[in-house]
Amino acid sequence: MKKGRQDRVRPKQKRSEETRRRIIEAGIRLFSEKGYHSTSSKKIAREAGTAIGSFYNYFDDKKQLLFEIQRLHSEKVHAMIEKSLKELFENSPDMDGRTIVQRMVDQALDLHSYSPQLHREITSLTYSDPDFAEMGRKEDGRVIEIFLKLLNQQKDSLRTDDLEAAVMVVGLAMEAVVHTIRIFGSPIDEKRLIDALGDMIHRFLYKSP
Amino acid sequence: MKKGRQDRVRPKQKRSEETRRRIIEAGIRLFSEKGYHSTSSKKIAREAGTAIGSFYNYFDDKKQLLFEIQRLHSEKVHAMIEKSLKELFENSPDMDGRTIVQRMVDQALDLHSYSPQLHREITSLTYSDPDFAEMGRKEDGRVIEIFLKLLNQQKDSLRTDDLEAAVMVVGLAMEAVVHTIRIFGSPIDEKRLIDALGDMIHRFLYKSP
Amino acid sequence: MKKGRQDRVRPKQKRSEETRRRIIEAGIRLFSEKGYHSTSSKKIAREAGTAIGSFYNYFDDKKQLLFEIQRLHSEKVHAMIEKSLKELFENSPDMDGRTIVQRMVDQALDLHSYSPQLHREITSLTYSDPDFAEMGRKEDGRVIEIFLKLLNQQKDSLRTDDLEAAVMVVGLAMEAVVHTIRIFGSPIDEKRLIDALGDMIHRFLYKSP
Amino acid sequence: MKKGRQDRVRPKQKRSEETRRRIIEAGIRLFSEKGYHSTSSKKIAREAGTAIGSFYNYFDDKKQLLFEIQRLHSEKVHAMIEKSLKELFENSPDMDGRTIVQRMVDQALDLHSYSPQLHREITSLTYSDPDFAEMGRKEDGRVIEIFLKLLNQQKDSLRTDDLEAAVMVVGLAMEAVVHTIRIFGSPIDEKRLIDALGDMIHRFLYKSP
DNA sequence: TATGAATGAGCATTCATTCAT
DNA sequence: GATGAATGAATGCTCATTCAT
Repeated sequence: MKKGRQDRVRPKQKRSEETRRRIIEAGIRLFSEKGYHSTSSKKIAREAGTAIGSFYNYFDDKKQLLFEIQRLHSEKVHAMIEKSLKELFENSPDMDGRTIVQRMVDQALDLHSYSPQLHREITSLTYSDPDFAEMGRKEDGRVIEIFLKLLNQQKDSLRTDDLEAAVMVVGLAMEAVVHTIRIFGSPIDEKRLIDALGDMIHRFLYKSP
Repeated sequence: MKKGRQDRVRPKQKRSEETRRRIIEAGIRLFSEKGYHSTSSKKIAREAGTAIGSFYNYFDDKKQLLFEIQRLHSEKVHAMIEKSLKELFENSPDMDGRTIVQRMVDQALDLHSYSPQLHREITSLTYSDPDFAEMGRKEDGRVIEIFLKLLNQQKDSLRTDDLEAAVMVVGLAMEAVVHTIRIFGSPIDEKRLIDALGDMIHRFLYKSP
Repeated sequence: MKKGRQDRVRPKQKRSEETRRRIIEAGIRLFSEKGYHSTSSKKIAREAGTAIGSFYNYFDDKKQLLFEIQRLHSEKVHAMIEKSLKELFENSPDMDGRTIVQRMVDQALDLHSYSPQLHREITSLTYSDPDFAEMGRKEDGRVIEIFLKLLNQQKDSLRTDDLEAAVMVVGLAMEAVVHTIRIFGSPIDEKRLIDALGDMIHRFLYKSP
Repeated sequence: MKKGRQDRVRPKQKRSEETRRRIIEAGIRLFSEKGYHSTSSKKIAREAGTAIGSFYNYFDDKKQLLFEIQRLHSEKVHAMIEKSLKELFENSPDMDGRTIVQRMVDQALDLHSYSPQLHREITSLTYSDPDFAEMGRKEDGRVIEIFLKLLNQQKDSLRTDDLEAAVMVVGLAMEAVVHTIRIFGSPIDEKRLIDALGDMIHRFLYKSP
């Protein structure tokens, strides 16, 4: 990815901020609908109602725009996860493990019901572009950290010794199943997949009663 | 995807078969190294040592070539999986569950050590292109069928009621972890991830002793 | 147009003649349906059920094929015109002028009801390709000659002094109206156009009663 | 024909209008000289002194350019016809029919002396391309309308009952003869053809003295 | 004679990016 | 800051034609 160009506009005027925002929104729309590779910067500018020149005033290129979109999106998601999980663990000291796991799975499904198309596109790039791959790994790392911190509060009811590895594996499994449901469509009834996933995670992490 | 074009050459001469093979091999090389979107049909032809016209004698377009590559690859993989799993289950009636699971995980890792770059690229397209998504789902379906058939022979030692859903979830989990290890690189020691994965699957599927 | 290649096959064997015929028929079909420019020699060969190599065994190129098609077609048409007109003039010494003209117009319409699509395509080339233009002029010349010869037998009832020019103008007018009817489709009832054309020609050529 | 693309530039800057004009002029030159099918968009751009990208900034494709050229041309022609015919009919109440007809024929010949090559090319496309055929029919319809309106003013001296059909037939005849003279070259002295055409039309439309 | 694989120039079109206004 | 015309390398693809088998 291009680096080092620092002369992109950091808007300090209202009109400017507005233009930047419109470009980002246009990008989200088009990347979701048409996909990254089928969307040109010109089309984004037109969809945003600006001149193509303005696009390059604010972003180095198409990729950097998607990076920015992903950054914003990921921050939102991150905040949501943190908040939800905190509530989950704090407010429910007496909740049984299976229910906690179910809540987690439900939350993951919720998160992916917001713009699954964009998520799909970014996931694709995660596989094909090293820059996005790196970003994805960082993102995963942050989420795992949250999980770890929270699960540590429940240490007594968990039976895994290598909690870090366990959390990673659980996270990956959840993501894979959620993708199948939200992006590709499950070939069998969703409910069955969700139950199986919940059971698997629960039996793995929690001591049997 | 374009369909129905019947004017592609089905080789009737020796030289022809050779050219087709060379194009496929060039495709594998370039798709792996540079990625699908950065590889043009012209570059493939050059790498194959043929004229661009020859490329279009054999394939409708770039996409169809990757489809063919994936088909060939997937058939090979499929045969390997079937053979390995059969051996695993048949020859080891007294093997304990944890070991069986470990073998399965090892096999999945083995399968992905062959041209992980190509696999990465195809996975990317699975997320961005409906045609590849469909192909991926079919592929998954076939693998799951094999698993199901074999696991059914061990029904007594398994504790899951909805075996189909269980197998799907386990398959997705395995794929996700293997991708992380083989494609993105695990941020922690691979061994730990592999163990955690094995434990999770084992505890999920098998009755506790 | 390429000239001078004399090594094209002049079939002397049955199989050969058959192949040549099949190519010509395939050419007629495709030129009519898809048009000259959208038809490639490869497609013609395939439609004919032969190898592309055979196409070039019999014809220098696509254009020469259409030339041959046009030559055959034009000979057939020519014979038909000659026969019809002869019958018309010989068998009807007492037929009134208006009726004779009407018969001529009807014949012209008849001739164009056979493969108007091919005729359309060739007319197009007559306008865009000098070789076809020349061919068209020669063709016109031959038809006019026939007309002239026959009309000369009726000299007494005609009032035109410059019969040659008159015949040319009448021929062009007929062709133009017939094209409109057969190729483009008349915007008003055909019958009205046909009547007007007949009236015009009759009043022009024949003495008023 | 492709429709609905709205992303072509509608010039808002001076330089833009100039470029568009240069492309149109280059198109006229090349289509006339080399013909539509032998002219590529690249050659047009080069002839216009612009980059190929600019061609596509202003026109969807080659065809749309020729459409635009034809539109401009046809508008000019149309205005000329209307003006000339009006003058002809208004200023000459006492002019005899044969002279009026002669003037009309002369005007038709005049109109075709401007860029007969381009006219030839467009006529060719009228026969091979449905979009151009439609355009041609519309154009013909407009001209016939003018004729009809004006001839109606002379109704008393005309003897045709179905004036609409008569005008169409006359128009087609004129066009055919003019094409022969201007595009293909008359095999006999032009003067003879012109006289014959004039006579034919006159005798058809006007009452005999 | 028949075959059909190979060829590569050429075409239409797109796109990221620049820069003068 | 905003604009949008200009640029031309690059891409996907076609096609007439050749020639070894």
